[in-house]
Amino acid sequence: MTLPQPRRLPVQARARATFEAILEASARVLVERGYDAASTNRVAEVAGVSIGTLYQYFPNKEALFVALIERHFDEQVELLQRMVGSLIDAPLAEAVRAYVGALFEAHANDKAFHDAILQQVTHLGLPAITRVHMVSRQIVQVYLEAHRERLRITDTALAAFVLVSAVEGIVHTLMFAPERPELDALSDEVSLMVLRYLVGGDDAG
Amino acid sequence: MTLPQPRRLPVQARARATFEAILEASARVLVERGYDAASTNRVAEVAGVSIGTLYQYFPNKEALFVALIERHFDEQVELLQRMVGSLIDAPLAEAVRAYVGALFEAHANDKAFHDAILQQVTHLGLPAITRVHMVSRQIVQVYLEAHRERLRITDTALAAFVLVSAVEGIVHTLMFAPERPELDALSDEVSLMVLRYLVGGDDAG
DNA sequence: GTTGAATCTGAGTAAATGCTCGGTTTATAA
DNA sequence: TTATAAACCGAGCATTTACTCAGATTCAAC
Repeated sequence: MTLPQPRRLPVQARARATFEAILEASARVLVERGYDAASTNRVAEVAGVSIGTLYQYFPNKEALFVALIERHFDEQVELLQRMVGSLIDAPLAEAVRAYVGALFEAHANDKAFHDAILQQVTHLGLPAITRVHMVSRQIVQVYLEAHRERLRITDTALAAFVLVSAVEGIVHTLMFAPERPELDALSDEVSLMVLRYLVGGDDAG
Repeated sequence: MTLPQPRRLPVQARARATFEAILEASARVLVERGYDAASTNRVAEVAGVSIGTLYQYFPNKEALFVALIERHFDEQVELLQRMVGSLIDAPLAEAVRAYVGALFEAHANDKAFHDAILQQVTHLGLPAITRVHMVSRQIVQVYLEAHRERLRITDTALAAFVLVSAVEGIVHTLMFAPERPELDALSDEVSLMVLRYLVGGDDAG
């Protein structure tokens, strides 16, 4: 898949504001309508610009939402990297709790948006989600390698895959579950599972 | 949300075949096109019936796919119940391995279909996925309760939530990951994590 | 102030889609 | 055989949508 490029980049301040307004509006419309029902006319209307203006910056509908999603994931990856950087020397239990807690918070913050995006990533076949996953796995793996002698896992790459996808799966499920457990208790329990998997017994917590 | 009912039920054998053909075609078209691009005209064409015939059995597009998804999840729940029924007295390690293995297989069997459905469930806001999750959690919880004294978890409902969503998350991630670990190794590792969480040390495996 | 580039406008077009409805064909039963 | 119901057909309508383009407006530079 070739990623469609913005048709033209804004140079004046007015144009930059327009560009931002369009991206912001596309996020709002995506959340409230879903991808296919999110018409470009509606996005332009919400952004307060004409449909013609929208098509000056984005060659087609797909390019618009691709730009939105790519940007979102770039931010996510950056966040993750900053967090793990500050945790690399922290005790395992603390690091795990911080990681799990951060993921819970990130998704809770803008549940609808994360939701809508996650849904569309599959649909558009974007490499973005894959990128986030791979980066997450690499970051976690680096951490595991650094603490290897204290852990009872053998394959750090495999463990990283299991951990990242398990925790994200839990967070994801949480979004749709009508009878959700209490958040703090769940966060603790997930941390517990991770710690038991990594180091074992009650010395984990 | 009111679940739209089939407009009319087929009574003759010919009509039953038509009904089935339409549902089958809707699955195929959903997979190849996604929900919004899956036009009813296309479904009718693939099913080899006229568009008018389709609308004799389903009042609208949504009802068609709701019927498809509801049926799929009913089958899934049934499968799960049969499996756990035969595992309730099995040793923990064996039961866990069987459960994890079954989920891996079920999704691997028709990855594209599971995918497409999972995506649409959110979009349509169906109670079906919720039903599957809740039933899964209940089934797992019953199992955990039955083996409670051998486990080191306190809240079986919470543990069931964590386990079900974690394992499903891993399976789900597996679908999109381009660099996927070897399946058997992954399945073993997931089982390992579950066992360590539930019972602890190396006596787990 | 003037000029040319950057930016914005929005009515309109072509195509696609959900769904209807009047009418034909096929099955059942007396 | 014939009458009634069940099942099927598909041209076409109403609506929506992505996207264009010819022209209007705003900015920057001199």
